[in-house]
Amino acid sequence: MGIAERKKREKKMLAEMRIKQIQDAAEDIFIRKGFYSATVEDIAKKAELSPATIYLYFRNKDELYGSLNLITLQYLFDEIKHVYTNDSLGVEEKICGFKDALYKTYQYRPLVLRLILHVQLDDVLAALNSELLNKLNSLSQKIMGMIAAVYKEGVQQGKFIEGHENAHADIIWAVFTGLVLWEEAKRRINPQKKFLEPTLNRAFDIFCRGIKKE
Amino acid sequence: MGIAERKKREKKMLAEMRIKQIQDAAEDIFIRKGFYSATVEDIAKKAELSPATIYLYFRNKDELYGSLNLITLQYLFDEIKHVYTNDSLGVEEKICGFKDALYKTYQYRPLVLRLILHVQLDDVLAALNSELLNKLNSLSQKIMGMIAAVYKEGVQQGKFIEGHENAHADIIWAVFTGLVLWEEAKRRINPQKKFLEPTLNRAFDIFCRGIKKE
Amino acid sequence: MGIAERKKREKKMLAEMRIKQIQDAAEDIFIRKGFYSATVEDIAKKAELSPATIYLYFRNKDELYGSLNLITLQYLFDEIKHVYTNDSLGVEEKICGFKDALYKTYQYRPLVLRLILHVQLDDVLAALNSELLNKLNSLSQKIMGMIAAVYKEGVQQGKFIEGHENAHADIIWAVFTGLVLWEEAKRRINPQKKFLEPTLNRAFDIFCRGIKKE
Amino acid sequence: MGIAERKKREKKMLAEMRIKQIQDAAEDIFIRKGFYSATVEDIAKKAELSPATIYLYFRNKDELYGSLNLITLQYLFDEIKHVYTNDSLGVEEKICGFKDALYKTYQYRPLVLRLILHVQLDDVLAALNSELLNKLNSLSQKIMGMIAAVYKEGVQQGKFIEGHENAHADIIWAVFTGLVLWEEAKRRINPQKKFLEPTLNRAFDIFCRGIKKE
DNA sequence: AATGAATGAGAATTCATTCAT
DNA sequence: AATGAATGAATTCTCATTCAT
Repeated sequence: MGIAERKKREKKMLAEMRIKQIQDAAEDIFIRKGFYSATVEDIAKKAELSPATIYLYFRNKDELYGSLNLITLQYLFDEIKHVYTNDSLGVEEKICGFKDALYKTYQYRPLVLRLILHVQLDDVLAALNSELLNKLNSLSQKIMGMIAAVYKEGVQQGKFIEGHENAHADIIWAVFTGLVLWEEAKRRINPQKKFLEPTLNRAFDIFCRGIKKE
Repeated sequence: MGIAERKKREKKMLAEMRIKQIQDAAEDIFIRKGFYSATVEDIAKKAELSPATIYLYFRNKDELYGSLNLITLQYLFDEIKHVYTNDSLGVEEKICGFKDALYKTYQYRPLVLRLILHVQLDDVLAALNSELLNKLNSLSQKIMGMIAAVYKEGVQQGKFIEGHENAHADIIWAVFTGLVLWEEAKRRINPQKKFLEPTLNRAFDIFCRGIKKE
Repeated sequence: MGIAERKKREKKMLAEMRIKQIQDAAEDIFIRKGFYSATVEDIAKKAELSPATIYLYFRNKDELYGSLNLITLQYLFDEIKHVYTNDSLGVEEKICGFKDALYKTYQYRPLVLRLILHVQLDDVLAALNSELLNKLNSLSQKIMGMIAAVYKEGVQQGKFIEGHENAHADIIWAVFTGLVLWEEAKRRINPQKKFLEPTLNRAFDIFCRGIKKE
Repeated sequence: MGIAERKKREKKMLAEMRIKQIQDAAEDIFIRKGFYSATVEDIAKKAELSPATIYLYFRNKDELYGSLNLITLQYLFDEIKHVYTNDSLGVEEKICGFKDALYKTYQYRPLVLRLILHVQLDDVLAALNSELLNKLNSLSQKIMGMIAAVYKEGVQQGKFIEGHENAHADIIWAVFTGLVLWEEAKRRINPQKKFLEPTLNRAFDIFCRGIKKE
């Protein structure tokens, strides 16, 4: 409870704020321009800092980019886990809950979710700090694992049609990312329309109907 | 049918060959390296030409990239249309046929289909020659239109559950692209496994079950 | 003797000229500013080219720098060898001839010789293309080997005092480089005076007197 | 002898300690990395201070570098003077003593002696605080002056061969620096071998034989 | 006195694109 | 038609240096 300690805490918070400030700017720029077209200077300008300052907080552009993915994946992980561990939900409700978790994540950081898709497309993160890369992979696997586990449970309860649980986790993930991608692409052409939510609900309705046994 | 005419025809054919030669090289390089990391020199080397030559046939890098998408979309359009106009198929079979058309396109140019996804993600093509852009958009809309039309027909026949036909066309497209994307991403980490086809079939099975009325 | 062949030869010569043009500029700039302070832009400006052009002929700054050393060492090697293989010279005359070879090299590329000293001081070349590095080391060893061989011969003929021949080669090299270094340093302060030649002659006189047996 | 005065004295001592602390760190870093590759942050880290602190004691990086040379030159000056003023030594013994003084300096600050050579090669110190530069030049001249004076004395005593005394001082200096340079360079390639001392002794033996009259 | 944080000023390098031949 | 050569315009990243606290 000393003054020094308080000051130390304040300083730490300040640094965290700066990191967040940079990440927020980066998120915006990366999404609007894509990884390669976004320049560090763009990001710096948006963050109202000098480019050099960014390098105080992130080793390089790749790592800044990677850190954004981590944030979102972590958020998604938390949401998915929240559904997964809720014992009051049946398997069907959990599938539905996963959809909501995905959508909520998308709403919370609508732009960043696309980053994950970017990662899937590009080799951007190949050169990443391996610690960060490991975290990303590990989170990703855990998320898919939870989805798969619920599907398996549904099969065991005789509620879902048989089939390899991992494949179904893949399908859930694919439906979601595919739709986000597609709706965003359409929105770029016709910005007014926002059909993601109803279409997503419809897609999961169909999916749930489709996997129901009998 | 004069000599001049023959020469003209020959010249045209030669030019077309050269264009194809460049596009083939570009396809390979773009896919392996991504749009930004691929250099015109890379492509030229692969095509066994000089970079300058590429500029004789394509206004710039963007346009070369755009032209590749056109090829694939055109191929897909033809395949989809073939299913669409086959009067011997029922609506369910047509949905299934669309899936096959998508998959066939993907197999024919496995790499290039990803380009379409790229287009959805990046603003790369914003600066495109608008004629090309129009063609791309037009093809895309026609493809989606045919898929939607079949869904609508299914609803009218009382076979599919009600709902906006466009949304269902979107879902079909999203399921397909989402899975391709995801399976490719997984393959990059674990190259041996190829789960796309069975997972895709499973996904469309579920989709068909899910949209079936009753 | 075809036209194509002639053109090819001419093209090759042109490229060689360009390389020389860049090296000449680089030599001047590197010497005046040192490796780190010299910028590629400086060199380009001096060569009346754009910086990018330099990278057409040299992989990077290090390699350009390394190539300069190679040139000089090669020149020195040729001169030393010329003396070494001249059977009409006695060992004392050869020692004297080595001095002249060193001095001639210094006069031929007065600036570049200092580069060798630079290499001795800095770790600049650590990252060099290993092929180039090997060539540099190999040449250097051959030069020292010839000097040592002559000393050994002198000892065997009973003309020079006993001692390890390599040490004496080192001393010869050290006297020469030490004096070049020192005289150049003095010249920078007092540009008019050029005492290198007489001082060098005196130093080798003393050296020759000093190693003479009896 | 008031309290204020004592405090002032203490403060001064503290500052001197800090300066030494910085110089020690700088010496190590400069030598290991060279002037340009060494960063102020490197030095600060080694000194367990912040970069900003260094600027409290040294105007800039150049000046810190210059101050290191001054230390060594001063040390060398003292050693040389010690030999020079020792009336019990004959001229030959003094020459030998100079060599020892040089070697001792080199051993005392093995790394720093190379700094002097750096100065000779680079224009680094051109921008130096002229007071510091004057001190460096002045010391350097005094050192050379003492060496030259001994040679002159030897000539007057009929012990050394005739010749301009300054040239001989130059030669002595050159032999020494040349050998240090060369042996260090060799050591970088083959770290085990330490041939400096015997080779240096041999070189001065030869030199002394060579200047002996008759 | 000490420093954490910030930055301006470069530096090397890359690459799409042009153009004379 | 084809290209070798050249370059302008970026872009990432570094680092000496400053300054408020």
